[in-house]
Amino acid sequence: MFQQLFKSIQEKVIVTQEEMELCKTFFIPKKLRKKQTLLQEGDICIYNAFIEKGILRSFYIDEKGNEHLVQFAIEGWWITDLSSFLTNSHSIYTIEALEDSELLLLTTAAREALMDQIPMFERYQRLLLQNAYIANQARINSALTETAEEKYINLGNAYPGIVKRVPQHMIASYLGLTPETLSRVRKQISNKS
Amino acid sequence: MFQQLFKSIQEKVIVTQEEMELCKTFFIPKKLRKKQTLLQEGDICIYNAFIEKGILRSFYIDEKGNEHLVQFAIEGWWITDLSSFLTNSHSIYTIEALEDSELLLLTTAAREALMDQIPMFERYQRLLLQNAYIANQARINSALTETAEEKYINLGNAYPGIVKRVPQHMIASYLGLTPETLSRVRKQISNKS
DNA sequence: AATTTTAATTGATTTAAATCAAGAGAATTT
DNA sequence: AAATTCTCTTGATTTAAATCAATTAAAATT
Repeated sequence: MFQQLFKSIQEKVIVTQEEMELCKTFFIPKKLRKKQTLLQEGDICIYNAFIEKGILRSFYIDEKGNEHLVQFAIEGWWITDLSSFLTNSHSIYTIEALEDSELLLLTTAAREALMDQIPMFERYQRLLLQNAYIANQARINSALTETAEEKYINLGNAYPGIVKRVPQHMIASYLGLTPETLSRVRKQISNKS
Repeated sequence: MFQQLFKSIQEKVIVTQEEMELCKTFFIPKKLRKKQTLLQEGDICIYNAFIEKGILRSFYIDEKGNEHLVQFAIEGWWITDLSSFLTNSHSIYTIEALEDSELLLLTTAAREALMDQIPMFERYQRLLLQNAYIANQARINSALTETAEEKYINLGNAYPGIVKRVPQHMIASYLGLTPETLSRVRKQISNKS
């Protein structure tokens, strides 16, 4: 149950065996079946979720009723609505499993206790955030400057696992494209080669 | 010289007077005149810069020769190329002062030493990153889903100080718009009211 | 297996923003 | 103060992607 989490932590910081065992006690294991949700729009996000197995997405519906896919997350990644989680505010996002998934949940209190008791866990969290910051910066650049075709190709190169695993209209939504546009882009690419 | 920095830290964490004094010794004060650069494209970013006074921008030039404004930063904010800073890789960004500015610089080594010696400084850095992550998430949503007009109005509401202080074509670049489009958007808005 | 629902494709048309081009207005520099 | 450079505006045209609409294909449910 904790394989992926331990791997993720040990890739970033050095922790003792005892700390690892202590760490375990803070997490709540949780299974989600496909289409079940971890967070519903309007609720307060009380969990920071680590994914041991499966794949989830977070999305929101805008005033015009359009759905926007904010994030995908697979094994070894974390997912939450950080804004709602940190400030106890009502979330505009829904977080949903796209496949049957196994999660490890951290409440705000458990996360803070863990960071107080194991300073290396705070470092681990900071390092995760640094990587997420860099990835988001890349996504901003992509969204602002790339064509539809470039966005799709670059996403496929960066995260082939996700592109293969997820319905095409969700990829389109993640890239800020309509499903029709993505379908045409794919055709154009396949015609080239 | 350290007013803004101390204010920023004390807003986020609790530190003793001694820690604050210790903290000072890790920073290198630096003044930049307008148009001078902290980082040149191709160089390795060795500083994490806190802005005591002034305003800076980071930008890059793409293959087609177009300039893209990545970030503005004003008093009380940090600026760096985190990717280059953390991995010692050559930066694609240039960081430049838009006004005469006063900075406090942290090298990678100083930053790490500071985080080791003052755990609350690591917490401070994590909290900054959390806020940056949330802000970037909002910018991604904006870039992917908003019209030119919405982008401009929302930026003006979120950061009126920046929009007033900076040439219009830089705002356009930050929003991923051409200067012509932003000029027309502004005209349209002023015609409405 | 048949039916319903969901997903993807394709075509015609519209639209928001980019591009190209020229000129007016500001701000620096000499 | 004149000249140069930089910034913003306005107009005409093009273009990438969205929208609208219909059909086919695939997946899920009964």
